[in-house]
Amino acid sequence: MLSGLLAPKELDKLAPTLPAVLSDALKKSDERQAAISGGDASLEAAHRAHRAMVDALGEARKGDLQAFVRSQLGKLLKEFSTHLKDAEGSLKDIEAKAAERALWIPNMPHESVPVGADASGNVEVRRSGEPPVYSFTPKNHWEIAEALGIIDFERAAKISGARFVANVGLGARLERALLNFMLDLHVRDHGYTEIFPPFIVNTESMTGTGQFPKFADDQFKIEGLEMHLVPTAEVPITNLHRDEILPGEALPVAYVAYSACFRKEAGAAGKDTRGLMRLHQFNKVELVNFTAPEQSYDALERLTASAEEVLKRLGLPYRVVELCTGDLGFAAAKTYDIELWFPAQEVYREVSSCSNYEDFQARRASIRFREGEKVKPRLVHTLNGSGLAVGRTLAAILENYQQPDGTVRVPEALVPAMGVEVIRPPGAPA
RNA sequence: GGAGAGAUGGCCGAGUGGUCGAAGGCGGCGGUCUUGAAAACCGUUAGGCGAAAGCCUCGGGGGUUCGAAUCCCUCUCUCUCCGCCA
Repeated sequence: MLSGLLAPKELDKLAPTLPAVLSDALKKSDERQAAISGGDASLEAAHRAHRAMVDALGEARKGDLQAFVRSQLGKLLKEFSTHLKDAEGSLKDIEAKAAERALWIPNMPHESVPVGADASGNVEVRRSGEPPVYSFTPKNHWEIAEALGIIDFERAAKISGARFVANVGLGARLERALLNFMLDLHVRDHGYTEIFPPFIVNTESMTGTGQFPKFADDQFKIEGLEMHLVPTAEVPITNLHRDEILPGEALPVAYVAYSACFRKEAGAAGKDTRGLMRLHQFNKVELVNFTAPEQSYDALERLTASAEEVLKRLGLPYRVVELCTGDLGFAAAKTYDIELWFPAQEVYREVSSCSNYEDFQARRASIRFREGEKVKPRLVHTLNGSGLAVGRTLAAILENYQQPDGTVRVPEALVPAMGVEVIRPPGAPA
């Protein structure tokens, strides 16, 4: 893994966008190449010479040479191979350091991405559904959930801490219904293959998708082990094909996976402290694609549409926003955020982030494909997007489907799984 | 958790210090033969860097040696037996 990070051509391409220190180092890739395989003084030439001598000694080993000659040759070779190993060693060190640094270089935005400094530069692409009009003041989802007794914030804080919740009764059932609804939709109607992944992954996987090393502080690590709770199913699913060469005809590969997601939310102190918007543990259904480079932008549109379809069928108002360069994530080349309408605060909030990573993750995780017999393997493009975050979707349902009497209507698509059409407070007549 | 055995090319499998990037088989691809196919026979069939020559890679890392797939250490993973367990 990671060897591809050093591909000189790619690094040269990146050089102009990098800090001076790095780009200087990269400009020397020609010199580096020359030192390795250039002329008579190169490392390869030394290997060649060494091997020839070793072979010659081996040839002579059984007899004809005088012991004296052999011992002299042996001494010379000893010295030679010591120097050779030193040279190899320093090259390895240098390359390891370069690879280490390369892990901190973000992806480059696609040329279609709007330029902007921060979230204010994002561009709304489309809207679907109308925000409902209320004859009363709509409540926040946590107020509704508490009144209905379907989410227990206090006891969750007791048993785990802040930013944890426990769903109760129809609240638990709604979580499960949503989850199944999303998975079924993507499997049946969108042709995805369902994966149920591990929720704990190793450090290589975290590095492969780009969480490490830069975002290590936001991940839960298992004490004493190089293992981490997944922040999203993207990590185990994308790494499914780490260090693999996929047959060209297998592409595009499309996986959908449920996982619990664990995030420290370090640096989010004070933000979204109430409700379901920002938790240390939440449920999410994730869509992941592996495609040929030529297909990845079409795939991004399809993937985003698949995620949107969930909201359409649930009758929730949303908009799609294209992130500008300043708001784009570390690993993404292009991202569409899908934002749900939350009537109590009268804002759109993110419920899905659909990104094309191009070959950023493929390079880190060494995920390639081969189109024909004699063709060299090429890096795939990877994409993923939430399809969707379950907790936030549940929150949006509570707010958008709330009624004056405090009850919440169940979206039609979920009625079969819920077994009721309306969620009522405990003890209320049906 | 304890005891032991392993990890070799797409797969199976030989190789226990020297010319081995690696026998043989299977599978794949190409060809001969055939009306066509099968069988048989011949050839071919890993990855990285490189324009090429070539160099590197036998799970990962380190060591011994003039020389390591082969010996030593370590890590990871797999299997068998015991223990434990949903």
